[in-house]
Amino acid sequence: MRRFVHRNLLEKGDSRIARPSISVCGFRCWRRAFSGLSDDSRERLRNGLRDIKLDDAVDLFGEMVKSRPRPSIVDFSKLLSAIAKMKKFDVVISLGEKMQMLGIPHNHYTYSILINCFCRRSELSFALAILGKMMKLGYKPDIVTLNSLLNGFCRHGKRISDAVALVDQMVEMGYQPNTVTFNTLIHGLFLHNRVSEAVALVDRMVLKGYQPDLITYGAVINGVCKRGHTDLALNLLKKMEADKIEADVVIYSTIMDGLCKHKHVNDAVDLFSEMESKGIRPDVYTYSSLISCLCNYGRWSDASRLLSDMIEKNTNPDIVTFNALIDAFVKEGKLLEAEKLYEEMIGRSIAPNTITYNSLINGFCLQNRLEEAKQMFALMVSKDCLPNVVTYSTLINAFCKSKKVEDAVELFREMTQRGLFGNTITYNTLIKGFFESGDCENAQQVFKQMVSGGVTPDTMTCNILLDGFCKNGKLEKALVIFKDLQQKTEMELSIVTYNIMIEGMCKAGKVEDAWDLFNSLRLKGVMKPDIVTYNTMISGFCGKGLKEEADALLTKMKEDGPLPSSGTYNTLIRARLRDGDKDASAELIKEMRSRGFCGDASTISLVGNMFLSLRGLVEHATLFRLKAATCEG
DNA sequence: TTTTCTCCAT
Repeated sequence: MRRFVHRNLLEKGDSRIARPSISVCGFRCWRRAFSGLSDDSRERLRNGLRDIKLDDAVDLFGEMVKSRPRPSIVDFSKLLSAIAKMKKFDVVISLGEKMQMLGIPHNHYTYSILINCFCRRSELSFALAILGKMMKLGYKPDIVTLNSLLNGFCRHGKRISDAVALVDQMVEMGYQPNTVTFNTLIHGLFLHNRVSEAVALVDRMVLKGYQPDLITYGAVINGVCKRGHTDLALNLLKKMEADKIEADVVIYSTIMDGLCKHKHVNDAVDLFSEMESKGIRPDVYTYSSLISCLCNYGRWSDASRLLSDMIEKNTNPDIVTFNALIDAFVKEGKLLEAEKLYEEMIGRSIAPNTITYNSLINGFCLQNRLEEAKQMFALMVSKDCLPNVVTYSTLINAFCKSKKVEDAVELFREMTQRGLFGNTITYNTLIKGFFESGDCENAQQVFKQMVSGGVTPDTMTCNILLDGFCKNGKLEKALVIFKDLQQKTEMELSIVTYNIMIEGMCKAGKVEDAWDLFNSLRLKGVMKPDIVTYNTMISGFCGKGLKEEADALLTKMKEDGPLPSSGTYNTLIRARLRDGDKDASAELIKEMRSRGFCGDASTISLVGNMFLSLRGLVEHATLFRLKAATCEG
């Protein structure tokens, strides 16, 4: 029915299972192998396998399979259930398969557990196969089995509507949905980004007389926080209080994390105090999340205070805490501090992992210290820490940025040899690298490889292709792709894509085409030109000497477009300066200054050049004012 | 004996 999933683990188990039956083990082993279970194992099963480790559970399975008489199927189902609780679904599936092979018949519960495991692994078809099998054997699925199956439909890529339908079918068939049914579906709707339906289902649940529980709230709060609706999450927290459901540390941590990630850092800190005042103890997640957030906002002293607080209160920082700190330091360019933390974590016997090394490698890359980045990579490998696709993508990106595409390609090859597959980000990086080194041929080649390798191009890929062709003087090629994108694909184009094309057209001297595209945006009404669109178009007009059109666009911006930026004014001013139109320049500079912007480097140098070339002539005064005006601030 | 769920890092 199915491949063995966790082969190495199972083989490990197998060798230990096989050991007692080998005759060199002698009588005792033989006796142990074919007599009943050891007292220890009996005791374990009796107390419900509490706190059993995975290895011991697999050992126990081996013992149970060998013992005579065999333990009851109830004992097997307890064991499978215990392993399922560790979320080792693949192990459960392997063991279930093993039972099948050894002729140990499954029952309603073991089938149900297997269905659950397949569903949790999003392998709905296998779950359905088991359901068919169990029904053929006369076992009628109960609400628990159906809830598991519902979860399977929810986790499947495209069967959420079937999940919704399944609940109706369940009712038609006389099953009574329960809170778990609702919770599962609510979570499923969130998984598919159907936020409003998920929230509405909570209300429907209440209407039907079901009380949302901690799990319902957990799912909803997590769902809305991840999407930035933190105000809604805070309301839900109040609602929980009103419903007399006590929020736990996880609920609080979830909301705090959501607040932090969506720029409400102070609210998160407040909630932290509120939680503590309610006697709920923050755990390592709470601290790590908050520390990481504070670091990201540059609030180093707050972060370090929290770290001390954490240690003082005997919550040990774990690898995630350290990784968060290291990454934050790296992004600040504080590599020395990051390395100090690296030493400290080793001192605390926390082994750095791939993420730790990825951050450190990224640190060197950000400073363009590629040799040291590679040394760190070597160190990582020497410590048996496996590089992953992020490690390689980081390095590939760094090499591309310093125009060493060949080295980047070499890294890509090495990655593939390690059995790692490039993802969309890896390919995007490499394609961009080739374009930036002017190699359209290879850029296209890599793109082809990406598609044939089954890696889905995203909006970024398209933008890189269009921009790459435009910037390498191949506007025609870009246009062909652009048309295809609009007509043949369902790729969601953003304003960025249009900006690239407008810029490409302008740079190729086709300002009229660019202007048509600009207008079609508004006519179609689907996309609103942003500040970049306007600035690009204005720059295009200026480049062609179409000053009136450029001015008209500035006026339009002031009427109903995005607010003109420093770039808008600088572009217009430079165009006037190049024409020697000092009065118009002065006028624009005045306006720019009144809006709080000032001249950028290239505008200032233009003014300076004019000043020098006209020295001794009559217009000193105006120019001097210009220079003063652009350079101030 | 079986089911749902939620918190931190590249």
